[in-house]
Amino acid sequence: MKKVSPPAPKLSDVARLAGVGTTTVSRVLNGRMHVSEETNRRVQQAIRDLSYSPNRIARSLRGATSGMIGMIVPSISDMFFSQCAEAVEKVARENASLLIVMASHDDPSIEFENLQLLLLHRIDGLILASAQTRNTKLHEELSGLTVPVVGLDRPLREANIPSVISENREGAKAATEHLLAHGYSKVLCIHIKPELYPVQERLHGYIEAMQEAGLEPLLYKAENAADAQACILKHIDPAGGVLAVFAANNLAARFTWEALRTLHLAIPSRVAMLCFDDFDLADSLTPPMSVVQQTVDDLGRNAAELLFRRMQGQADGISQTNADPMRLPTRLVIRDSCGCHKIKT
Amino acid sequence: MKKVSPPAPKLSDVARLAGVGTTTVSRVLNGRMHVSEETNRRVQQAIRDLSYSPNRIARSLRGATSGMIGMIVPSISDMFFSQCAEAVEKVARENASLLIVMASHDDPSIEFENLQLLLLHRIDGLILASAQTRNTKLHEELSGLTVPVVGLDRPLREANIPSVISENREGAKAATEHLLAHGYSKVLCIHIKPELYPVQERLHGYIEAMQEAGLEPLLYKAENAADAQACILKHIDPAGGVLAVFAANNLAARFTWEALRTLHLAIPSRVAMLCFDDFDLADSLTPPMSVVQQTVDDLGRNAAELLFRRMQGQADGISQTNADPMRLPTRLVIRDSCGCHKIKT
DNA sequence: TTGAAAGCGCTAACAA
DNA sequence: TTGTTAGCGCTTTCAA
Repeated sequence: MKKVSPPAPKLSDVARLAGVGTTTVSRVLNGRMHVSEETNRRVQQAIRDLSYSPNRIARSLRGATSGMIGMIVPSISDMFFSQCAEAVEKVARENASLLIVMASHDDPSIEFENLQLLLLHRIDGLILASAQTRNTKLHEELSGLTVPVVGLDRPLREANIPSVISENREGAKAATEHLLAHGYSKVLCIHIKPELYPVQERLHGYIEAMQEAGLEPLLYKAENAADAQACILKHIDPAGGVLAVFAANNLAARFTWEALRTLHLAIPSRVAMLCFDDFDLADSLTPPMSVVQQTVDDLGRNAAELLFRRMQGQADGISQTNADPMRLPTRLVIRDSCGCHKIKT
Repeated sequence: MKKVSPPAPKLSDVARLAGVGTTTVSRVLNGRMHVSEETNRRVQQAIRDLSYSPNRIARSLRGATSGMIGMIVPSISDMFFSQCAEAVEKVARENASLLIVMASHDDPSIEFENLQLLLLHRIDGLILASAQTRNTKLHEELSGLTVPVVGLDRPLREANIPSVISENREGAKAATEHLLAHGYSKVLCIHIKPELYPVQERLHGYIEAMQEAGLEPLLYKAENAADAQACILKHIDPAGGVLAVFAANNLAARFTWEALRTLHLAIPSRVAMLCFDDFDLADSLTPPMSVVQQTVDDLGRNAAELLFRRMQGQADGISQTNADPMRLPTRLVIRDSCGCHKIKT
């Protein structure tokens, strides 16, 4: 049997074939320094002849960079984060980097382990959607780090780390105001996981809008459809007036939706609904769901671009420590569930 | 300003502190060979004192393994693949490996580049959901590879590579038979991307069931909701009989759903529906959608476990080249859209 | 403009 | 049982 894979050609093989020193080959590869036209051509040719490509591992060891960035997210299969990851991977590719994704499952200790693992593998940068906004141990570790880190979806202020987030508060406020503008006097906010920073912000936005309208905020945490049902039943107007619900996240929206189906309450004639975060079938439901959209791709892309800029900057000695998060606007997408377009229905 | 990060301790630092040679430390780290109890303790202590952790890059360069596996999928943000990726990452973690995910966007040339990139980074193994079942260039490359590869969702027979796939054909056949058992005489199969292996298999399953029932298969490719509408209109029974639709993939299901909404055709009283692939709100629709479920997590987990087994096996010289794909059964989840539970509605 | 040579941090012969 | 030493493939002083 033939040996299936003859050992890959190494830089020194190229050098020998081209009749030059290894240094010269290295220079050609890294495209800098003064290399004579003639030498350059000979080396290029040798590279082609051997179909040589440099060993990233060896290059990494010598110092410089590893050509890999890390990304830690609560869940890989969560649509929001997988969409972010796709955008990040795209930017990484454009910058000749690979992306290593790890899931923390919202567990600070797993998150910490993941960080250590990524560090051992010498990642050049990290994008972090942190499990907890306040994870002291993690933040200490982060602030003493040489590799650039960028926060995603959740700020990392304490560690003085820049981040890219959505305007959760403003988006929620606008959504609530839209509901209020319909004239609904009772607007519930049904939510889940209020411990997460983005959700907190949305609740704040909702509360602000309510208070500015002189109304009492009505916050309900729903762990399941039954919870949602309970608070809807508590507030539904027996006289037939419209109850409005602002669902602060996807899952809460789902529970609310299920509750309304179970209770046979028509949307939007009995209950008007507006949700934070778009979802796949939102516009194929009956009625189509009005939502606050996040520009998910942009979040990922901007975080990645910021990261690579910082990786570059650091090499240049430009160490800008601007920890103010970059805030991306959300978009209010009006479909039918909030009570607009009633005529069409 | 203090230097933020004192250079990380290296193996030789540990050796010096423990008063032993580097080999000994290496042995302790790799937990083999005969190391005296006493020496072992001293080294462990030194490791702890310096909070030393070995540099993976250096270790990789020296030979052995890189502690990274790669995964190439058509799309990272596609629910199916992101769920697979999550399962794979879990298994990778359990095997002290990192996962590098790359998207091919169903482009054979990107896929090929991705493979090269991963190889340069010395991945220990690869999970591949190939863009094309027949990608000769890729298959040639794959067959001459030393790193183990496992196919996912799509077989890689030509390259003699094992894979883990769903029983697409059987699932589709069972779904069609279920529709047929309802007594529907006309069952359409609406699909998209018939060039993909899994879809092909589903179409075959549908055709088999139809032929065994002595019925003519009615295949329609729908690129959008309008296409779906057209073929439904063509086959809907003006007399009020029920038309059945088997949607062979998620997107086709969506188009069908939209078409039926637009045409105001009631489900399942006018059109009965059954879809391949479960989706998020399938059971919250009106009516809840009957589907063929794939065990997505299992696909990812089994592929990863098979990969690590092969990585192990290869080290042991056990080179089993069993290219028969591992086939995971699907599950028919009956909800209401197929016409079951009509009484409830 | 070019090359020789010294490592990056680790592992594995080979000695002791 | 332990230590010495020679690389893994590359980049990078330093000298020519």
